[in-house]
Amino acid sequence: MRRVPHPWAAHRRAGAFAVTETRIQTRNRAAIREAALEVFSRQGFGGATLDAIAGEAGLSKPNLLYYYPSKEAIYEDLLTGLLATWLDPLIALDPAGDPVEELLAYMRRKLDLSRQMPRESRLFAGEILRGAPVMMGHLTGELQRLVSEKSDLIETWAAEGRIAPVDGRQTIISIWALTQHYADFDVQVRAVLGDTDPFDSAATHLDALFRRMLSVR
Amino acid sequence: MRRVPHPWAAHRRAGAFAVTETRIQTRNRAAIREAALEVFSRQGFGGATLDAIAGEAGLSKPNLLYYYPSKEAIYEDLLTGLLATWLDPLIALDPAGDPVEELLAYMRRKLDLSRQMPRESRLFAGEILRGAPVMMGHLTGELQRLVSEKSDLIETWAAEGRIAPVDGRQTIISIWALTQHYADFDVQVRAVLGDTDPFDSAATHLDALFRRMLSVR
DNA sequence: CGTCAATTTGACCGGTTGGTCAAATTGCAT
DNA sequence: ATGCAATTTGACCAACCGGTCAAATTGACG
Repeated sequence: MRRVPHPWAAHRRAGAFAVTETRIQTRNRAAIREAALEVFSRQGFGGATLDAIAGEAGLSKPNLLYYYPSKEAIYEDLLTGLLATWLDPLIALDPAGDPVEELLAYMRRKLDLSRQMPRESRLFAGEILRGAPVMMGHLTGELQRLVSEKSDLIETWAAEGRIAPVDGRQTIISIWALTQHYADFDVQVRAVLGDTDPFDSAATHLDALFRRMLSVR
Repeated sequence: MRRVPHPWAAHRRAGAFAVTETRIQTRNRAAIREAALEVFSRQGFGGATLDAIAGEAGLSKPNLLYYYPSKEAIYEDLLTGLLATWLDPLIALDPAGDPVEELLAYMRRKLDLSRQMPRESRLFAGEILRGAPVMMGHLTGELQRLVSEKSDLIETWAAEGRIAPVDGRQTIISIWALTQHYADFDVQVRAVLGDTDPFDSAATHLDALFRRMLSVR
């Protein structure tokens, strides 16, 4: 019998009562997620070590494993916990809004994510690069449905002549590619652009690009 | 004293004579590069193991290390050996050609690379994702110079009114982002697109996108 | 204060990793 | 066929990996 209940086994002792998190648990779990994001996003899953994450979080390795059962569990918790944040901008694409402005706003929201959450972007990128061993289910599930719905909307706009004729799915993919690139390939972009802030000039450039691509003439 | 000269120490015994490669060396080195490409591109540098590469190449691990001094050496040899292939399409951007058609042709060459060499694309992507520990010198050297030259050309075209006014560097970055995405995020693209061949519909879509972006009206 | 649960730690474990080495085997030129 | 260099291998190693465990320490609450 286990005499030391680990926090990650919380559901085991839940019973009829709500499982409340200790202040310490809240603090340390947050520190671990922050540290894991830092390490996983730069080293990839394979290159990351529990020692590195524990060190970054200011904990000992056994202490880390008191809060998460395994390296995989931390990685999965990070990814699934961030998924909603990553999908929100697309969900916000509004059928009632002006088509061109809606798509431009979506692009800007995605570019803001790249600017403000580059590590999260690289974490996702690394996962997809390796063939999405953890996220595959989400890709063929929620993501596929969401993209299907929104690309239908885009193509409706196109059919109504309110934007140029485009492939809805390809349009969404283009927005992903063009915005994520500035986070995922950060060092390359900066090497090529020199001193200028990549995101400022990217915002101007992408604004013009999508306006030209989408506007009816 | 070393009594068994390893092939990778070739320069040590070169002296005044040209160093010729054995048939066996040529075959095994090629097999190792092929295997390493397979493993590194999927597992990343950190996740890859010498055993996995050796197994994929059909060699024993010590035999592998007879041809390369270390894991890092294989990785670096792969990257630097592939760099020229990756830069060639941009080098081929011709000042004498028609501006829009030249840029479209560059985009198509890059998309073809993504289609035909997705593992190489993912290898580069993984390296850049981790902050380019190996390639940083090339990024701030050859790449920066090449991009500088070609973006000047693009902006000359723009100033002459032969294409729409664009930021040369940002235009090149957009071409990279939009084409590499189909190789690097392959599984996501396929999850979203379903059965249709991503590259066929991408070619059509990107052709229209860049035509609209670049053409003067 | 006491006490019990929550938290933290050092010591440890079996497996894997990158890499070495001496010896065995093979290929090749004479 | 023989002799030497090129190639291959099994056995091995120290370091590191993810993870465990019992014991020690700390925090919360009456």
